[in-house]
Amino acid sequence: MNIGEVASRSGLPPKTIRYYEDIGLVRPQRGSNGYRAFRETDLHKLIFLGRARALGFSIEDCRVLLSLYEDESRESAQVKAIAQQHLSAIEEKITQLQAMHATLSHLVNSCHGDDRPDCPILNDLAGQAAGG
Amino acid sequence: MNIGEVASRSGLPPKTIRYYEDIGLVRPQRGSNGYRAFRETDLHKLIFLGRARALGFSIEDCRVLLSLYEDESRESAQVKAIAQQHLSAIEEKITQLQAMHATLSHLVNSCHGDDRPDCPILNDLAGQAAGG
DNA sequence: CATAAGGCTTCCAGTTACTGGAAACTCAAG
DNA sequence: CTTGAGTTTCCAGTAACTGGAAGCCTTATG
Repeated sequence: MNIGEVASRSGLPPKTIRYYEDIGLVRPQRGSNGYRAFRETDLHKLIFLGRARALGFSIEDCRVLLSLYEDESRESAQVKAIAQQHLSAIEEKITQLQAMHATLSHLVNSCHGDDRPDCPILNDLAGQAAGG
Repeated sequence: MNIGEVASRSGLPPKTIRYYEDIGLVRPQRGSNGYRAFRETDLHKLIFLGRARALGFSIEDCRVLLSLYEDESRESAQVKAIAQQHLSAIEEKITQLQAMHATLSHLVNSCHGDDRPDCPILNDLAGQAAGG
């Protein structure tokens, strides 16, 4: 398979696939013309990577997960530990975003949004915490 | 004020303040020794920036918000529009993260996490969607 | 006055995970 | 043979800093 085909079959852009080769996540062979020659196992890895990335795992997490995926003697506890850590990180981010959302939606609601300069949003950012 | 003082008063690291000067968000004067000389207004701007960044606004948003903050003839509608856009972006991110969380927590719960290689997390990433 | 510690300066590089674009080569179709 | 599409490499840029090095300035101490 050329890169175009693995791209459409994996859903990853060719650029991303080349990048993944650069950083050693996949190692396609090469044809005599210099083109990358992907095998089915390369495609599987790329699909794996696409899914892991879609779940928000970092590239380095993906690297470890991929090595566990290929390691027949892995312990599922290792996989679970990585996933749990990532889950905690997601939870933390959600909490942060919800806090931002709460503050900001409050401010947005308290702003007239008209042609006058008076603005509780700016007041708050300026540190005046215009009580509301 | 030297950079150390504005740093502790604004809560921003000196590195970040220098960076903000680099990209033109603040323009402190200079003393004869070459040190940055911050005025109160510079401090206010930095506090403003710190709060806006804490609410997740991008640097470019901050740049616009800061110019509105300094523009006596602004219309609060402009500020509100930026804030609302950002609020939507936050909501979108939360939704994405919640989707990740749902999928991942399901997978984590279905994984034994013991010394055996069998792992529903890896199965799912590999695209086998081990029904469960 | 010498020195040492700490703060300040600039500049360069690295981070994350790609993405865009240029110049050049290969392949398939007509 | 030409044209267009696909592929190659390489370089640069993105966002928002952060770390570190080399060197100047200031302040405290002996």
